[in-house]
Amino acid sequence: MGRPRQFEIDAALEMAMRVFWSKGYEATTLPDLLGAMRISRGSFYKAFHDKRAVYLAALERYNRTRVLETVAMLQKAGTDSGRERIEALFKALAERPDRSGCFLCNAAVDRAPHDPEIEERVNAMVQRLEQGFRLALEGDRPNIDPDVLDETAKSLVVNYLGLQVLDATGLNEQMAESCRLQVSRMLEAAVGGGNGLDERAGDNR
Amino acid sequence: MGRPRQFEIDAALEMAMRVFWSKGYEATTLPDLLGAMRISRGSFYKAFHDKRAVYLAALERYNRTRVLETVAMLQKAGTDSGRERIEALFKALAERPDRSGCFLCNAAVDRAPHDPEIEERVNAMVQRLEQGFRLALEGDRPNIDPDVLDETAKSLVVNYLGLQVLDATGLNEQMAESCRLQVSRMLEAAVGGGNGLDERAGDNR
DNA sequence: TGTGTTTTGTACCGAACGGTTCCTAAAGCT
DNA sequence: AGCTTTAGGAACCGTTCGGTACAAAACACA
Repeated sequence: MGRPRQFEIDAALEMAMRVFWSKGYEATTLPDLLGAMRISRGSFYKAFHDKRAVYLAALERYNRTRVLETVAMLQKAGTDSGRERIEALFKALAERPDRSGCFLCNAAVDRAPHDPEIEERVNAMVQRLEQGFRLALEGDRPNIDPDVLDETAKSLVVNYLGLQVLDATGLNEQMAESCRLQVSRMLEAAVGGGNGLDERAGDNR
Repeated sequence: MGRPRQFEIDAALEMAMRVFWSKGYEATTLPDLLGAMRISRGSFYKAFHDKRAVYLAALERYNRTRVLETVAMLQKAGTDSGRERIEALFKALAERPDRSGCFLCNAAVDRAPHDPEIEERVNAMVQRLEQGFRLALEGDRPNIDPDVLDETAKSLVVNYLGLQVLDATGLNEQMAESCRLQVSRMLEAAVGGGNGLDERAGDNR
């Protein structure tokens, strides 16, 4: 029925997300979006309602294609331990080639304070990330003290976001290694060695 | 020598800074600034060159009145230890009443990637903060291993910035306490001299 | 082939943008 | 006084903003 859509919503959304990601919400103009999405104004307003709706959809896409992927990576059972997967994540942060930062982090800083709906989704993503850390830690040590588990997972989130900010400033490289070592120490205290063995009695219960 | 200026540059800059702080650079319009600074367009362009120059001046003011104050607080000798001052800083972050976030952090995320001059000043401020942590730690333990000192100071910066991001999302409250405990552990390992704040040392609650 | 439906591209909208230039009144100086 | 500098307001610049209206185009189904 009717003329079929001549572009793919997902592909267009991916491009829109990248523009918002690199320029921020306010600095991104409609022509910026149209150029990146390779559609015209008419198609834009037909497929999405307005600029803000595209931003929300882009945020949702970031959640689906980036955050949930990360969470899945953190909790996927395999030959490696949860601690190793967490350390791998922070290592990847340290060795990132570009300086793209993190769309979630950008949204948190420049949109969340002014848009409750965005704040809500940002919070949900942050908590999903925390849950990823939590599951990875719990996988290594099922009988971990719930308070230690909670603190460690939350602290990992704080470190994760802090590194994302520094990535945007170009200081990531010199900071990430130090942060990585401290994270490693924190993990050692929380779940012990990478093999998951509990070598220190009374340490974590 | 002509008519004297009828407004105070510093006071106007303070107001401008608050507007940029809360709305971001792009979202702040000239009328926004004029209203907050309580000056007219004519005076604006006479005293400052343009919007960007005001932003830079506001950033400089943030450095002078906020960052340097914090650094001075961290390193001021007194009855308390450097560790106590660091913990007090993180405690203050946790108990912040508003959700204003951090202008430095905002600048890092939404301006630094697009303005080399801003990036440079943001980096300088971050490094000044790191230096503040470093001096506080060194004051407590002059013979501290330089590598440990460096790592700890950098990691404190990462935690500091991460908490600022979470403040913008409203998740600060539940995260800050966990982060504070982990920071306390990190400080215990780096300089010792715990004041009993780390209740879990050798005990599990 | 004709009809109905949906998408498409584009011309266009009013409003607001950052920035500039006037100009007059006001306030210091010698 | 007379000179000089600034203040502050208004009008205005060209541009760009997000958003809309509409007719041509492309399909599905009859």
